[in-house]
Amino acid sequence: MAAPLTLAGTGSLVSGSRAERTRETENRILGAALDSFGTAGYDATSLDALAAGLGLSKQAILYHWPSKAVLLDAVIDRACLDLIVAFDGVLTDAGSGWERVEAVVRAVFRVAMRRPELLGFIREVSRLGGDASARIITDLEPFVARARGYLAREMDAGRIRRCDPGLLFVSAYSTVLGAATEVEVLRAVGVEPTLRSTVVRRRELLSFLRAAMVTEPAVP
Amino acid sequence: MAAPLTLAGTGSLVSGSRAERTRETENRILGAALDSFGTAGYDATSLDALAAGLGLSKQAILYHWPSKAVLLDAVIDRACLDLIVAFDGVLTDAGSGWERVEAVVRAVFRVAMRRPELLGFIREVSRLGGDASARIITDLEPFVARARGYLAREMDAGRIRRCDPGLLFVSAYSTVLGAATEVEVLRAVGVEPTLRSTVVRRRELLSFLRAAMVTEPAVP
DNA sequence: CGATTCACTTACCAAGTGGTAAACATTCAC
DNA sequence: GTGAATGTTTACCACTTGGTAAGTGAATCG
Repeated sequence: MAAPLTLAGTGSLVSGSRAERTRETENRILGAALDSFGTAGYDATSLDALAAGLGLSKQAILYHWPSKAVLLDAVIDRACLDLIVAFDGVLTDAGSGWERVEAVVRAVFRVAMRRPELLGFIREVSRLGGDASARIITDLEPFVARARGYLAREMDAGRIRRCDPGLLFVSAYSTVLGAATEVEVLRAVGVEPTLRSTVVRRRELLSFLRAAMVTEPAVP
Repeated sequence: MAAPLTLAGTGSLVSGSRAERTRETENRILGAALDSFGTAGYDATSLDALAAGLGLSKQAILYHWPSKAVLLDAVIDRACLDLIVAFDGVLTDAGSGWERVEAVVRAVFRVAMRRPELLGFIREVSRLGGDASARIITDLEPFVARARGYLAREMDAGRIRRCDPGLLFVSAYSTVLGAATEVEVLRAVGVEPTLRSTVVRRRELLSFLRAAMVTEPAVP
């Protein structure tokens, strides 16, 4: 008689309240969209294909978000949230000085290994430009501000070579993201993107960054 | 009476032999395609729009290349040629050791300033993957081989820190290309991509790379 | 139970896609 | 000059795209 009891054998394959199931469907769509946008690209992803992959019809997607562009916005928000979650621990817990930079790099590589589509999506959005880029920038602003502030503090403390924090951030950003995502370029120079080579690559990158950023050769 | 005299008032606006004019048309198409593929993207570029921008019809393009994919291949070849031309002097002439790396970085920034679509196109193709990526890798193979060989030699000579040349190349590649092209990210960290800031950025990047690559602090 | 809201589907559309077929004008070879 | 090759256009097509309108069956609520 009570509402919760209706979950059994109602024809619906999933349990939970209607609101829960709706949220779950939206999450599934967002996940699939993030995946496809991040790998195939935004233009190359059709709503039909996206829906078919989920066993839905295109209009089910358009029911939750009124247009593809709005869906993109939602995916951006979700991707940024995922990113912030993935890096939150690293940015707060990890020690100071070089350790922290190293922890961040490790986190990026971890994300690159486990969720390559996430980094690919960031690339894709910044490539699309326009409103989408503006949104991702807004979403990640606090994140970036913290990273920049941290770099500035480390410079003040003399643990990192002094330079423009913003530019250093960009250098580090594109270096790390490139080393983590430029699979084709890696192939071009004869580096097959296997698990083992990724570990090597991360080590190389860390020593590269360390040499570039740290003031004194720290004790290993 | 002789053939060359027919160039006046024949309805054609350009002079030269038919073969020359044909080649010129093809070059115009390749240039416009490179531009649009490199900025808007391959998927986002329609043959109709491309042709309209040139005052042609789509079928004029499809006459010279039987399909959009084949056109892409042709644009790839041309872009790689442009790149090799832009870097040829730098890779052969410039001195040894750090000077040469610096010369290359300056060349990349020069290209990024004058022909941003060219670097954007490389990014786009490597994003597309598949045959296109394979082709660009093939085209640039000798180029990459020289860069890698150079790095290896400099390491042997002790002028550059020893590490995997391929990985160092990728690190340097993504760092330089990122600093030169990641305009959106630059905006995110509060760096407006003006001419002046680009100069600053290049200087920062050079000191970044130098610290990362050079073994001893050279005399300025 | 009955009415309503909700999540979703089927049916449809106008616009745009890459690509084909054929007609047409110009230029070249003879 | 004549005929063939060449470069280009107009007309057309099958297909896909994002998006609208209307309908449907189940969950929810009174």
